[in-house]
Parts: sequence; C-alpha cells; structure tokens
Amino acid sequence: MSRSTPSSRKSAVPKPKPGRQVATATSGRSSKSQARSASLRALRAAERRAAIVEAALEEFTARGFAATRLDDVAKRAGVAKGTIYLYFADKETLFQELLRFSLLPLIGELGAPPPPGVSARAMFESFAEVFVREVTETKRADLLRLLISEGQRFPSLAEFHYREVVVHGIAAMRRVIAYGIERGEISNKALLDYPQLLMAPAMLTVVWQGLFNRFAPLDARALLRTHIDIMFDKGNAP
Amino acid sequence: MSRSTPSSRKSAVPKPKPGRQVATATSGRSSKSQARSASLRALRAAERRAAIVEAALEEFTARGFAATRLDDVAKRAGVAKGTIYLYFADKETLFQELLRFSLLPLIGELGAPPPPGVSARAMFESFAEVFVREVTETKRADLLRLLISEGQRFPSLAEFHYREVVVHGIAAMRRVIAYGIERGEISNKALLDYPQLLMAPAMLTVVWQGLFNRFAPLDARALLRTHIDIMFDKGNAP
Amino acid sequence: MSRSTPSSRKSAVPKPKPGRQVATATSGRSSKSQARSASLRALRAAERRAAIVEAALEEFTARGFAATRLDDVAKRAGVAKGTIYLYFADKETLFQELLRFSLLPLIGELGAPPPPGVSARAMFESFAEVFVREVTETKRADLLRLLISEGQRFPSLAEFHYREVVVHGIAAMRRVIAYGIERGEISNKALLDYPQLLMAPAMLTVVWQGLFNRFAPLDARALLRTHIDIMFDKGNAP
Amino acid sequence: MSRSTPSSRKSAVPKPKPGRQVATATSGRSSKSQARSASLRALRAAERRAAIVEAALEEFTARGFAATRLDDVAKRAGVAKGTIYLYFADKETLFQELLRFSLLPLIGELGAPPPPGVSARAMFESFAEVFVREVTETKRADLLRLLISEGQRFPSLAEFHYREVVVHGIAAMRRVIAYGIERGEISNKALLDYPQLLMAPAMLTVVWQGLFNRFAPLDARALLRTHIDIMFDKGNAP
DNA sequence: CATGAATGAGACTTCATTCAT
DNA sequence: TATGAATGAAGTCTCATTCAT
Repeated sequence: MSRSTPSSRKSAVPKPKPGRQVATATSGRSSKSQARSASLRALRAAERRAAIVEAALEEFTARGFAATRLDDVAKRAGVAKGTIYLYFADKETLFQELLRFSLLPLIGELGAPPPPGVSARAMFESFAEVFVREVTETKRADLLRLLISEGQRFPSLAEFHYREVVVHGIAAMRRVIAYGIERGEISNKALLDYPQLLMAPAMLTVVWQGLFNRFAPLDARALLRTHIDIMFDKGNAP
Repeated sequence: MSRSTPSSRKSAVPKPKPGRQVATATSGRSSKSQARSASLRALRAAERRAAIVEAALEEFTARGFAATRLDDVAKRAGVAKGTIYLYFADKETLFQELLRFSLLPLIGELGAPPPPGVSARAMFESFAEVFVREVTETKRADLLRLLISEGQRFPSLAEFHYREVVVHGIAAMRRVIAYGIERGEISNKALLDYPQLLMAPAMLTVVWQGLFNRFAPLDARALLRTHIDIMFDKGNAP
Repeated sequence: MSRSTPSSRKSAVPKPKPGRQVATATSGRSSKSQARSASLRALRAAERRAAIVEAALEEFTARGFAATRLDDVAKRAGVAKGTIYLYFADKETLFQELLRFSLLPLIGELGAPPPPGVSARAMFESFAEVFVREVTETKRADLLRLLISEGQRFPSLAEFHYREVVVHGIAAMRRVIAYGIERGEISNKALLDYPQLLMAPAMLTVVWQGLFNRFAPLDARALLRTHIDIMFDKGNAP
Repeated sequence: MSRSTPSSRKSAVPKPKPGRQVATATSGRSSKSQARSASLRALRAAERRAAIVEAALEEFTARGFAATRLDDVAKRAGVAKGTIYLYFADKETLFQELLRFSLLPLIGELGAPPPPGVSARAMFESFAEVFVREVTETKRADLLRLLISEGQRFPSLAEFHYREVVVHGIAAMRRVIAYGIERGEISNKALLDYPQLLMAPAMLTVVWQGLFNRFAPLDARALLRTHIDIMFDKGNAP
C-alpha cells in the first residue's frame, strides 16, 4: 500500500449504485411550463446535493477526513468529480457541512417538551430511548464518531458543535437533574455541576460500538437502563 | 494548502529542537573494543528509536495518522527520513507500534494490588486518581484520543487494545463492583453486567478535553469525585 | 490559487455590469411581423456578439490567453457560458477573431491620404499623433501588447497581422521616407531599408507603458516629438 | 484541443534527450573521501538545478507561463516531476527565478568600462554589438520576449527588471548621450530626456524576430548600424 | 436561441518509500 | 548504519466544452 490509508485500497466501503443514478425518470419533457422545468431543475439539484452528502457521509465515516478521496465520493454519488465543486467549495467545506447539519436535528428531538407531570426519570428515559433509536442504531452514530475523531483538527467545527449541540444538551441535562432533585429522585446535588455524567454512558456506547463491537457487542439500551437505575432513586417512581 | 489538513502547514506542533540533534559525537570511532562499541551502538540505536517514537507521538496526536508527514517526524526526532525505515517497516507500523505499547503500562498501574482491607470505593478512588494523574494530565490522553479516533480504521489495533487493555480493565472494574456489592457499598447488582459504566466518565473526560476544553474546561478530578459519590453508597466509608 | 495565474483570482479586472444585462425584455414576442422581428433578432445577435468580444478584450488583455476563463468572459458580457459557443467555435477562435479585427481599422486611419504639398515631417507627425491618440491612449494599446505577447504562440495570427497590418505600415513608412529623402528632409538613404526604425519608438512606448509605467511613466507624445526631431532635418520645415 | 494551449499538444518544442540524462558517469564510487562525495553531491545538485532551469527556459519561452506544464519541464530536464519541487517552491518561483537571473549578467556586459578616449558613437556601437551577439543571437532574446509577454502579469518581476536592468540601461544610455553631446556627436539635447530612443530599435528587433522573422527576416546588425548613423553625427568619427 | 449544470481530462503539488553514497 | 535526494503515484481542484431543458 502506498500512501496513507490503513486498509484496502479502492473503497473498502461497498458501493451500492455502480452506474448513473436512477434519476427518477425526468426525461419526458413537457416542453412548456418553464416554471415547472425550473423547479424540476431545482429538485434535481437538491437530489444531487443530497446524493453527494450521502456519499460523503459513507466515505468520510469509513476513512476519516484525510484518507477520503473525493473521487470515491463522486463515484458513489454517481456524479463526476467536478460536480462536487458545483455544490461545495472544497473538500473541507463538504466535510464540515456534512457534520454541521447532520447532528443539529437531534437537539430538537432530544429537547422535545416532556409530557407534564412526568417524573425526571421518565424524562431521561425518554432521552435515552431517543438517543438509542436515533443515534446508536443509525448512521448518526458514525457522524458522532467522526466528530469525536476529527473535531480536534477542525476547531471551528468543534466550536460549532459545542455551541449548537453540546451547550443545549448540557442545559437539558441540568434541567432534568434540577427537576429530579426537586422531586427527590436524585439525591446528589453535586450532579448539577457535572451534568455530563448523565450523558457519559451514551457517549461511551457510541465509542465502544465503533471500536469494539466486533469483539464484544454492547447492548446500548440495557446499559443505559442500568445507568438510569443508578442515577435515579426509585422511591418516587410508580 | 492543497492536500488534506485543515489547519496551518509546516508543523502546527512546536518543535523543541531546531537543529540536528546533538548526536553526542559518534563519528570518532576508537576502533578497538568491539564489544563495548557494539553495546554502545545498541544503546544509540535504542535512543534513536525512542526519539522517533516520541516524535511520532507528537505528530500523530496533533494531526492524526493520514495527515502526519514522516518528514516532520524525522525532523522532530533529529534523524533523516530514511532512518525511520531502519527501525519501522513503514508509516503504519510506526503508528501501530506507538499505540500498541504506549497504553500497556497503564494496565499494570491500574491493576496494582489494592492494600488489604480497603473499601471498594477507596479502590476505585485510587483507580480514578491514577487515571487522572497518569492519563488525563499526560500525553497519554492524546494517545487515548488517537486510539479512539483511528481505532476503527485499524482493526488489528482495536483488537489489540481490546484484548490487552480493555478486557483487563473491564475485569478489574468488575472485581471492584463485585467487591463493592459484597461489602454493601454498591446496591445495584446489574452494574456487574455493565462495568463500562464505571469507566464512562473517565472516557468522557478524555474526549471532552480534546474537543471542548477550549470553550468549557472540565475538572476531571471533581467530575470523577461526583461520579464516585453516586456509584458508591457512603454508608460503609469511614 | 493553484493553477496558473499570478495575481488574484476572481477577476482582477473590474467588471462594470454586476447583474445580468438589461437585455431589453425580449421575451414578449409580438408574434407578427416576422421580418422586423428577424432583423430585430439579428440586431440583438450582433449586440450579443459585440458584448462578448468586448468582454473578451478586457479579460484577455488583463490575463493573457491561457489564464483567461470563458466563465469570466461570459459573466462580464452578461451572457451564459454556453452562449459564447453560439458565436465562436472555441476559446481560440474568439481570441483570434478579437485580435484579427481590432487592429485592422488602424491601417485605414494611419494610411489616410495626406494633404497635398505637406512636408514628410508633417506627414509623420500626423502618423505619430494618430498613433498616440488612437493606440497609446486607447485599449488598442492593450491589444497590441496582447499581440506582442501571444503572437509567437499563434502563428496564423502573427501571419495575419504581418500581412494585413505590418506590411502596409512598413510600406507607408517607406513612402514617407522616400518622400522625405526626395524633399531633402531625410538625409540617410539607408533608412529606406529599415523603415521599422521609424516605428520603433512607437512600439517601445507601448511595451514600456505595459511593463514600467507604474515605476516611470513615459510621455508618448514628447518622446515621439524628440524622435521626429532626430529623424527629420528641420531645414525644410515651415 | 481541450484546455488552453494554442498549438499542438505534447511538446511542440523538440526535446533533445528522451531518456535519463547522461549524468556524466558518476557511478564509480571511490568509497572513501566523504568530502569529495559531498562536493560531488553538490555538483550533481547544481547540475540538476541547471538542467531544470534550462528545460524550463525552453518550455516557458515556447508556451508562456500558463500553458507550460511542469511535467514537460521535468521530462525535458530528465528528472521526475517531484524533483522540481526540491529546487523550486512552485511553478511561479521557477519561472521568476529563471527570468530574474538570466538577464542580470547583461547589465554587467553592457556596462563594461569603455576604452578611454573613444567616441560616443564607438561606445554605442560596442553596446549594439554586444546586444546583437549576446541577446539577439541567443536564447536571451527568448527570455526578453518572455519578459515582455508576461511582465505585466507578474508585477514583482516587472519591478525587479525595472530596478535591476532598465534603470541601469537607461542610465548608461544617458551617459553615452551626454558624452556624445559634449563631444559634438549628438546635436539634439532633448535626447537626454528620452534615452529610451537609443534602445528602441534593439527592442523592436527582439519583438520583430519573435513575431515576424518567419515572414521577413530582420538583420539586426544592419538595422542597428543604420540607427547609429542617424543618431550620431559623423563629423567627429574617423 | 439561450442557458448553465454537468462532465472529465489534465494541471499542480504532496509525500511515502527507495537507494546510491 | 545513516543520510537525504530522487521518485512517481495519487489527490485536489480548474475549466473548456457539451447538451438537456
């Protein structure tokens, strides 16, 4: 192996669509209705962009930033090399955009307003469930790992996630903790200073699954259940 | 910059030794005493090797595997580029060797025989203290982050660490947990199934400090203290 | 910047019309009067062509042939990139056409029939004045520089200008010289063999102004006046 | 033709040495004498550098800066593509260095101290002769044309030549003119203000030979002789 | 006719690895 | 054993040209 990639050359990641994309049959031209054709074009553009992002996700998560070849991204997306540059200024922009906007929706989902009158434990159980369903069992886990791996080398990216994701996540955790303390579900008030402790097992799961799942699969749900049992006193639960 | 690294070129990492290493004048050969000169040479060789590994550590942790240039490693180590190949087969070998043997000693330290009659909490407190002192506040934290970042792309490396480090660590955690349950310091027996929970905050600290310390410094010791307070019932502590 | 241009990317040459050209609303077709609409269309076509040539002039003179991007020409002309190909076969054709027809009119102006009975000196003074007014102080100087710069690499272009411009210019110079000799204004008959000497200062001016005007502005008119004083004996002048 | 070059692809300029350079038989290693081997290496480096510069000269003068491929320069120099980067930072540096140092020696030659008691005409005749012999009939003419062609697009280059070459040349011309006026060889004192007029025919020759020599060869020596006859009164000549 | 998204060949540049000294 | 000059494969990015709309 010559340059720098650890594993096999030529796309260790299996590529699903070898030829040109299916293109969802746009060849039939109605020849009038400029507006529709314009929106069609816009639609096509959006599709292409999405294809590129999707392909980039696969390649970047499989190889990391430096070892990913835009050539491979293009092939996987079913576009020419130059096409990528119609949508993204350069490799780094594609990479950052991918990471920037992929984890954002999570915050919305995780911060969904809890049903009233519910226990703190139930609130966090809901968090955990969403995390498992929407991250652990999804490509988002790969994205999170990618962020953990490359964040240090892209300070602006780290900052973005700190501000847009982490700060809100920490705040949410703190609210749950405060609520739990208030309701007597959580006894240790120092937890308020380290709300990260609530998320630590979730993060560990993501890292573990990336590195060691091959050798020792980890049941995220069960692990988090145990975590919850430890963090919350059962007293006030039904 | 064209290829792949996000930040500045030309060694973002400050290099301590600008000129060629002092090299302690080896050119004048005394021409007798082959045995001593042989051992001297071996010593010199060992030093060189160590210098290369040390330099590689700096560069790899600062840039990751792919973006690190052997040229920079050589410069930092004070040797010629070709010299690296006298000690390591190639870039990947150097990288793996670096990671393979750098974290091993930890297991010994962490697995040091606990003083008899001590509480489970005290045992884990000792663990935590060693971890903070020997990892968090050391270059080992960088190595751990490097492992987390690149492990997925070097399966053999991940396997090595799983077998040589993680398995033992998990076993040690489990022993502490069992002991804690036995002594009544730990009430939740399910923890025995997920000893990772004991380590999760430590790992979170390492990741956090790599990504977010700039924006929100994290006090590893205090965080772990809180963690310990939660995991261990205080009843039986002195 | 990676490829080839020395200075700043993104059009160092200031572009006058930022948005799309006004285009004088051609979309509403009155659907009758085909003849007039045809001529209108022809007019529109001629305008477009002219806009492209004008834009090409700016860009080519600013960057040279190879470093000029048709994309920039199109933007500056207010047309789409593809439109250029409706009027010109390719980049080189556009370039050559630009150069071919831009300098031709000069020959007419420079070869204008001199008022009868005038001195040779006056004839050449008139040449010089036209040259200063119509070349030196005009974009034509840029075109001349462009020809000088790229002519060697476009042999057919050099040949064209030799035949269509230079030959006539040389002939005109020779006529002036012969006339001057005949009238006793020029004493050195060898000048007839090197009529280029009459034009040399004009050419030097164009080159100098392209390269060094920043550091040492050159007054074309005054320089040529001195040149004339040297070439023509003052005896017979009024 | 695809990208940008006007004429034929694949090196219009004939390449003399297809294989690896002759390398002047350095294979015989004397195995001792480090100093000599070091100087040998230095010698080799100097040769290589020279080969690259020489090749670059050919290619740049044949195609201009933008259209020259470093690949071709490397092939012509008999080195690998990467080798160029051991000696020059990038394409532009190679180009500028080529131009910067190739014309400098001229100033020395042209500014050689004139024999005492000689006429101004003889001094300038000597200038002219050196110019013809060392520029017109040499590759330096190509370099001068290259400078004229690309100077506008490399402001620093134009400035360098203005300061290092032109200023001195102009000063030398002015000295000759002053001397000629003093000796009564030159009558028009205004020439002191436009010493460029003395050089104009030389420059015209270089440009002409680049563009039109194919169609109308120009005898530089004869043209300059006529020029001299016109500029200098014959009175004081023998 | 006009558009401009898409293409893909090709240029510059980097850097792991080799090998003569 | 150590060196570091040399190599050349490979990657990123550009831009002339095409073509469906």
